[in-house]
Amino acid sequence: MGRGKIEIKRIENATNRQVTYSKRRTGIMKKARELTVLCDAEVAIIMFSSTGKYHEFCSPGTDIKTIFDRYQQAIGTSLWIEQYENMQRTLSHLKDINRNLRTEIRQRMGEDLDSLEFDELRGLEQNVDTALKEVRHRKYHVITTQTETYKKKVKHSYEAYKNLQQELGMREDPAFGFVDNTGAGGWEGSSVTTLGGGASAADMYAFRVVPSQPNLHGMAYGSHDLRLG
Amino acid sequence: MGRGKIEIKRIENATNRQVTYSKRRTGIMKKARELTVLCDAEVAIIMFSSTGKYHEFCSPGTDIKTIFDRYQQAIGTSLWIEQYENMQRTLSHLKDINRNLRTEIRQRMGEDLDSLEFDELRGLEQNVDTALKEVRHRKYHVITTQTETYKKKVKHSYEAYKNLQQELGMREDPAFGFVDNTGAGGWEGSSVTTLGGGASAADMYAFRVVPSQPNLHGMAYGSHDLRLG
DNA sequence: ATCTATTAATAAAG
DNA sequence: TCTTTATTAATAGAT
Repeated sequence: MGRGKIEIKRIENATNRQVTYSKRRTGIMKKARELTVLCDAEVAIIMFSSTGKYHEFCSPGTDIKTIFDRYQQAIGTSLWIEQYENMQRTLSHLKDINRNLRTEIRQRMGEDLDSLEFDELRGLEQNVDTALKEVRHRKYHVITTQTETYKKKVKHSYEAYKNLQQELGMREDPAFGFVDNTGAGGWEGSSVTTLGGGASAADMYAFRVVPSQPNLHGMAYGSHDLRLG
Repeated sequence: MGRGKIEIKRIENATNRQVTYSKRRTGIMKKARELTVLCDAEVAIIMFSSTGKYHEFCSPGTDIKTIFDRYQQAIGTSLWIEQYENMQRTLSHLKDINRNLRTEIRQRMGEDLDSLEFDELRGLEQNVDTALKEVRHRKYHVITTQTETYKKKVKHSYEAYKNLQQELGMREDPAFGFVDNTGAGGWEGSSVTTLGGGASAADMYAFRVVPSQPNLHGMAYGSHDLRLG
């Protein structure tokens, strides 16, 4: 229906393609409008040109979303609604789980114990007791390791100092040398190894205070805000 | 384009309307297919006839849901996509929180302590220590209360027995009466009040073993399976 | 955009 | 529903 027959295949010339798209799009929209009027039908059309522009048609008296909902009901496989409801379920399930996890944490903190029966309390007590031993053991391990490391550093530092001093002594007149602390052993046997107090020894080091993992639920040992994020 | 020009208005004759719908629908689909090929466009069409039957067209290489998603993104007011993505975000956030809660619980159980710095360990230790005291205190309170209740029940039971016995004695010949244990006080002073052992006293009662709240994350004090539900 | 020769769609009938 | 065919509608290519 033009000055010549055309083959139905992709129009290579971009301008021609664009022009044809425009003309034929108008044609289809007109046909769709006529169909809705003549035959009392509902029609929804969505089109994207190769350049990404979008055009739509929809029968008057309704909208695309409505037609799509109807379409999904008709086709049965309401992928969307199903997916949506699935997510809703998962979400509410996760919230329940979270609430229970928070409850467990509070109970492990010695709060909200009223709802527990005696047997549960006994189990919790044993559990927390065991945990406390574990934590203490780990704390001891950490402080020991760190103390060892510190002692080594001190020793190396001292040896480095001695070496430098000796080197200096060989180059300068001994009469103007530094005072030599060697032999007193004052550093190596210092009180760094004292462990009983824990805290007092720890304060000697510069420990990190921020948790090593992102604290997404706004909770750290010591301050406990248990609201949902 | 027929044996005569027609007015674009609803076709009243139902048969004619149906025939026209069928013909024109085919026409539009053909046009859509041609447009797709000629102009490298994406087209989605959904139609409902007045009788409720549905027909669809979709460019090859894609599907209606995809085109619709794209349409919603293009139109901006993608109520659905937005809602969907919101849910997705909430879901992933909840999962993160969940993971952290589980980590905290494990650490409160004395596991997974490797990632904690000394200061964190110290805080955790103090926290768990305090919690342990709270739990013990509560446990003591519960066992005491329950023991009191039990003692009262026993006492009431005994008094009821005595009353019945007295009534019986007034009605029958004393010579055929029951043996009277009154005065021995054997019940009231029994070992029920023994509390030191805890467990041994508790075993006398029928405690509930199931938690009072639904345990959605499959976890109870004593057995700890931390997989995601 | 507009024009128009030409093809395509289709209304009515069979 | 399918075909036919007279007639109108759509549109390719040019301007």
